Amino acid sequence: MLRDWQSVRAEVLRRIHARDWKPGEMIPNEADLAAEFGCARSTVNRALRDIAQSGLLDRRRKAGTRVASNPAARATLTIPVMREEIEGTGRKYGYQLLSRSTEIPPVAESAAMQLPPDGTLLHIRALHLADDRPFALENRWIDPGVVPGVADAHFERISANEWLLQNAAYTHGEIAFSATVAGPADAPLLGCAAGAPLFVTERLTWDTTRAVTRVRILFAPGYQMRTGL
Amino acid sequence: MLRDWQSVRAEVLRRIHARDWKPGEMIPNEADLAAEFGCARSTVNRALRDIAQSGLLDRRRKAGTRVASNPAARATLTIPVMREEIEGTGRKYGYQLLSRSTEIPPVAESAAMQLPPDGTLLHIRALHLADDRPFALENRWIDPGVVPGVADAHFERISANEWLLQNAAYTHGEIAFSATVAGPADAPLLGCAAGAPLFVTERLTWDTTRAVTRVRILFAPGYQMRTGL
DNA sequence: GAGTGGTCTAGACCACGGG
DNA sequence: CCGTGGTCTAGACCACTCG
Repeated sequence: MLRDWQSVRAEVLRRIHARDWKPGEMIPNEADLAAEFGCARSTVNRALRDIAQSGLLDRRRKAGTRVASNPAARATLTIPVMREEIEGTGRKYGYQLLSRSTEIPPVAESAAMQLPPDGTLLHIRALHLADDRPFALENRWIDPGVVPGVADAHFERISANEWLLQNAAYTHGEIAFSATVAGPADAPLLGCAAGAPLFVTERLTWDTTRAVTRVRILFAPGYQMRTGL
Repeated sequence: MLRDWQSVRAEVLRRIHARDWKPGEMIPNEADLAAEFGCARSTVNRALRDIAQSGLLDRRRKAGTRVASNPAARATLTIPVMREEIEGTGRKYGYQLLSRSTEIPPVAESAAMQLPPDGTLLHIRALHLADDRPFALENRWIDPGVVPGVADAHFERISANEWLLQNAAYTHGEIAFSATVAGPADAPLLGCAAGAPLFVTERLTWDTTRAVTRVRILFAPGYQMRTGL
């Protein structure tokens, strides 16, 4: 008698794990499982939906539920505000504004943000520090037309990262991770040698149909982004 | 009259977005919202649970539901089998086994896998190709004691990646992303210059309490991992 | 057409944890 | 203590899609 959906999930996972139900194979439908487990169908539904979300099950109306044959691993990355990322590991957070100006961005930026190539954006460069040592170098473009009030924010004490979270809304975004080398301009800021390998994140956030901000962050050497699987 | 949980979710998101409910603020309880929306409480529950999972709401029994003040962005990464990642972008997948042997691993590996430092593991090195060009270099250690049958797998035609998915079970794992530079040994295999920046993933998977495999993958220069936000 | 998952409902009980 | 979210139930209708 399995009483709650987490028990059902555990039992289903056990059967998949034990190869009772093999990859690619169909599993019984919800009604049958509910009867077997002695619970309501909605409880089984909740459990199976949860497993399907993790990628281990493939569910389709009428076609039924089958065990995924090549389950792609799914990992949920939590990307906190940089202050919290640093303080969360017990280190002291520091912040330093490098520059703030209104400029015409490189075409790569305006294109990505779907803006005319001759418009101006707010350009912020800042350094985040952990225990007074360089941690990450932020290079950000903000569309002031989409973020009211940003013209009055000077970003000297509070990072654009946090200010935007409090003051700007966004509906969705994209993020990319890659690797690059420290250039001669960036290396001294990050306290590393030119040519050192750097982990990079690039984010682009949207408010419905308009790009809010685009940011590229270079992390000091040794940075790792980790998560469970 | 909001009839389904997705409409409820949309309306709640709209109110958060419109700052009707500000960051850190409490929102009405489920029963009240259900009454207002003209639907059952469970429908509201489903919607709010979904939003909470994305990090925008913070829910606690008795304390109620409040809008997150510093919502950490959450992104779900889908990490497919390498073959599917390459074929999914319309390129031809290629695979080449570089070496396969039984060795005593470096202590870093045995320690991470929580194994005695004098035990042996199966060591696989392989190259994944996209359109006949180097795509990623895989360096993997497998515990044959945890994966029955792995001693008979030669991995000449099928990658360890795929073989393990079909033949080995795992319950959980960890994954880390970072950056490194191409060493003199790896550079020619990846078709790049020594010193080129490489994106790296390191994965460690477990079957309950025993480490199954540890793999480090170096991606050829230019690789990006992207996802929605 | 018919079987399957997706969802809604109304009511109920319970666990947690703030006050 | 007691309000709030977490969950279960039984039944119902519906949408999708396979055959």
